[in-house]
Amino acid sequence: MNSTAADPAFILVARDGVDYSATLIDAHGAERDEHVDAESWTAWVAEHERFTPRWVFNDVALWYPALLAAGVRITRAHDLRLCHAILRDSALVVDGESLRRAVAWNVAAGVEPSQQPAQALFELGNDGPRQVPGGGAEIRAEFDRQRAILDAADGRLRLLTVAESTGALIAAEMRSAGLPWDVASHEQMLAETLGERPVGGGIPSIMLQRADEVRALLGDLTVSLESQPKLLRALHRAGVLVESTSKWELEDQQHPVIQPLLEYKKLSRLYSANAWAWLAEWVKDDRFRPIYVPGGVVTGRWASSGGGALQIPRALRTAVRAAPGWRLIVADVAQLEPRVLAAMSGDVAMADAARGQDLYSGLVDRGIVATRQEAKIAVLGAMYGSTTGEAGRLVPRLRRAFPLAMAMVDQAAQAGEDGGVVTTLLGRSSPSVSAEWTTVQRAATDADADAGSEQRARRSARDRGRFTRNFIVQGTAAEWALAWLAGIRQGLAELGRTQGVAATASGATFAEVPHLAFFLHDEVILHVPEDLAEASAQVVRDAAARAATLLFGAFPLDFPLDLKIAADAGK
DNA sequence: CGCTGTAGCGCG
DNA sequence: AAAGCGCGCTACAGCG
Repeated sequence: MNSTAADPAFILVARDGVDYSATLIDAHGAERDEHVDAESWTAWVAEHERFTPRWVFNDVALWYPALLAAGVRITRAHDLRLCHAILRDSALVVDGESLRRAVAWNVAAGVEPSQQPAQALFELGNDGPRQVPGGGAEIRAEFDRQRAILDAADGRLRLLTVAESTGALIAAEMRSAGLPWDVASHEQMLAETLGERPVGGGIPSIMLQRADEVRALLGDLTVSLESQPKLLRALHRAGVLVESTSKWELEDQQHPVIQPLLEYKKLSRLYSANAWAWLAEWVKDDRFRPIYVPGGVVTGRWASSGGGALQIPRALRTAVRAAPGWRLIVADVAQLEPRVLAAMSGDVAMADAARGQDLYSGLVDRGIVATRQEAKIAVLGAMYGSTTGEAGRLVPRLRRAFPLAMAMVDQAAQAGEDGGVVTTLLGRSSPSVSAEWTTVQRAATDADADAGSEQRARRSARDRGRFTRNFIVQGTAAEWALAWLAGIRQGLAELGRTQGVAATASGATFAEVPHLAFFLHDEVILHVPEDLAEASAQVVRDAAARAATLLFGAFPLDFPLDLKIAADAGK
């Protein structure tokens, strides 16, 4: 213990050849540098984690997996790459010029070095480097730029940068722990649905039979069902006059081939997306480990890269199964986005309709629409900018019932159509217009503009309006979800501590303690020891309440959860 | 042969 | 119902 310097509040880390360097900064700004040998690195981090500093990484995704693999968990971080992207564009930043000049930080998501193809470093497109700066001086300079901006900025941005960085930690932790997956049950379902898989691979039996049946009904025993042009021609020859092979068009047709064909398409999809090949690649040691990409969507939502974490068919959720003696907590927020819209716009009427119940039923109860289905169409239409069909007919009723909420999304749409930028509650701003977009708009205002260019301009303006309309809602919902996630993480850590099973620097790995195992926009799955299940469920509920308070203060609206404690994640 | 673009469908 | 937001993945087509 160093008795002359205060505990470090920030620790900036960088590679120094094969070794590491660290700058420790205390709360008064006093600082010192340390050199750390490669072999003592993880122990050094573990030793310094007891101060719970905010670890400053150029990119959490590049640093944290190796620490987790060594059993080292950290509590707080600042991800320079992710925060750069937010602060550079945020309308809440008074002067972001210093960040915009630091173009080297304008990079896409990092990839674990172990996963990175060797050439990736050299495949530099025109849009800049693919690798975030890693030198100590560069990291220090970027940290100083960001800290200066955050010190001068609205507190909401500090909240957002902390939430975003915590999300980066959670993404790595979830990949490290994995989602418990019952391979036997998955394979049994595949065998029942697709048929037995031929030894050595190949198309399974039921799928083959169904394909033969379809080809017979089409009167073409050799046509490839996987090729859209060939299938379309075969359908035409059989008298099914569709314009595409999509299921929503086929569903309308009356022909004996339709039912088997739709069934075949379903099987084919399951086979290629989530069958044996997927299992072999993504499920190891009974854990599904997708790659999450925090901040991967412009709105701030997470994306994924590999594993298709965001597209696991609901039918497959039964294969998510707790380990013996463990339970899953499966929770999702009911109608997160409309609730977020009600709260961020301060629309008390909309909050009244939603509070304590199903929001859609609340609309029916108030006579705004006739059925729950209509309510859903109207609300989604309002947030997505629908203008035609049933949604177009229903949205005006919402405009009368909830003028504040509708004014907020309508103004966001208008700003987008005008080429402006919109901003979420915590300060994530939409991208500014592209050069092409501006060119299209300019072309329409030329004196000699033809009808075609005016139409193109109007359409691209409306497209952008729908994007910015949705951006503020989807983006603020993503912020709520980050706050929820971070609250769950913190609650679980406290729970672990009081139960004496904390994953600390002592080396317990993540999967040995109650942990977050899955996250998808508005739902989470936790994997917890059975005796902590009830307490963990309460952590999830409490975190939802705290997220609401953190973002919306005392605004009178709750975010009810559908939550179950179960052995599997199926319905 | 590898690359890019698109259709289609899975998720919220 | 495929019009109205945001994604990723697979397979095929079409290109050089």
